[in-house]
Amino acid sequence: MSKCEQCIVREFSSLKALNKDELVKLAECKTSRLVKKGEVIFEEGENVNGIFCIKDGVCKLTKLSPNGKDHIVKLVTKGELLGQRSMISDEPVNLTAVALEDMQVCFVPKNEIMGFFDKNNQFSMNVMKTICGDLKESDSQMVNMAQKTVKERLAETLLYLQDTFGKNEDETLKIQLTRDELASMIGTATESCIRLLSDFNKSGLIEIKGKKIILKDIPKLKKMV
Amino acid sequence: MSKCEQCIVREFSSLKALNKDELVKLAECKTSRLVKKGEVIFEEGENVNGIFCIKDGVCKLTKLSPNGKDHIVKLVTKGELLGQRSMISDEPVNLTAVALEDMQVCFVPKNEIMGFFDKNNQFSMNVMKTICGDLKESDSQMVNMAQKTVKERLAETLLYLQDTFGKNEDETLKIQLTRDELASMIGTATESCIRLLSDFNKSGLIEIKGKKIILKDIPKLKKMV
DNA sequence: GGCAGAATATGATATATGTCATATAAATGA
DNA sequence: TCATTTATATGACATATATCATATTCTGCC
Repeated sequence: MSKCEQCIVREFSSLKALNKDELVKLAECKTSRLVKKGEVIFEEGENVNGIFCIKDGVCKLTKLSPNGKDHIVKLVTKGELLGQRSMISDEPVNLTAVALEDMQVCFVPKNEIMGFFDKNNQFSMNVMKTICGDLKESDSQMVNMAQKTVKERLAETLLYLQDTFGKNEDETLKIQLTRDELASMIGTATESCIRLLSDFNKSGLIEIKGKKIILKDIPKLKKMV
Repeated sequence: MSKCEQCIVREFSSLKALNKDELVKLAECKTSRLVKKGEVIFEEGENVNGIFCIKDGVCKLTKLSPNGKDHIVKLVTKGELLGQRSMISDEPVNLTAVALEDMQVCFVPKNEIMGFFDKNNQFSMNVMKTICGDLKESDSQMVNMAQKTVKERLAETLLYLQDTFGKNEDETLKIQLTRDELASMIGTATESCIRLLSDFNKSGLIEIKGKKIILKDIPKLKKMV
């Protein structure tokens, strides 16, 4: 069992507030797990009873809409925690987590984390701030979905993907989403998404290399948003 | 200056976790204020530096979209707190608060509240849970905006308004929103909202009495959502 | 009481987006 | 390697929704 003390990604999450003793305790009770691309980490409605710490990889958090379509609410990556809201609310998770690439995740049971809450003020403040950031972001996304056109949302999402996950040496977006996933992030039909990507390609905003996408004219993309 | 100890609405918010001493301190540093219908309590981008406790009345929290339209993110009523996210994140508020009716609100400066955070675990847990509830709700709304039709959103919103704010003796919705506000809650054009209300009226789902609305067929409205 | 401005209502039309059909390309697995 | 499935692409069309124009009704106010 690897030590949490030496885990670098810990520095990027609320866990950075934990001291040596707490980290030792953490390492003792955590379990590690490899998650294959496409595998489900947890599903909407499930009782998770703890949080996941993402050591490597990216996953999507989706919510099933009554119309039967999944909507991607958020992408979560290395260094971030999963399941905090559910744990604090003491409710089942409201989102499904699915790996977009092979992942390494650690699971820490609820009672351990709740102990830190009581004793380590900085830790609970960090968690709070993270959740507050999520709330702000979610409110903003809600307004985007309600008020922006699909075209605007697509431009915005492409910029977000490059900003957050970067690009490969050949300039293509590092994170690899299917057209279907991209559509379910911006809240539109897959065909509409593909069509708009074609338009963007024709008008020189992006370049499509098979499934890969290169952002060619970032200033124009930004102006669209 | 009225005493917080005797304030009933306190029982409905995170503040219920405060003990007598804390309530006395609270009463000493709070300021009360009457807010007229239509008046702005705070505006997006402002530094509020504290929280508001709503003693009476209802307000809307809106966010300005780049297209120039306001979107109503949430309605907040008697007993609830305003500005918690901003205070914890230590950021300007991301939403604008405007009174929908005459209101009574109390303002408590940030440093006072932050003191309670450190010393009263139950209080900070309450605040956390509230924010977690807001996040869950916001994620759900985001998916609604992205995946549901305007008609479905209208039906859902009407049911929500009756559930949350109740009805008058003549069965009309207690909370009085303009068509414009209703439209900006469901994320559509005012004309579309009015048109759909007319449709709902014609098909017997609701009854329109001037500006007032009566829900006539709740089971059918529920089935639409 | 009557007038100005706002809110509500409705029609005509444009546009964005969804849906269905089908083709092609890519990935997967026996 | 080939066959089968899955992802991407595009056309044709239907539909939801926005926009613009114009009544009509309501409301506050002098």
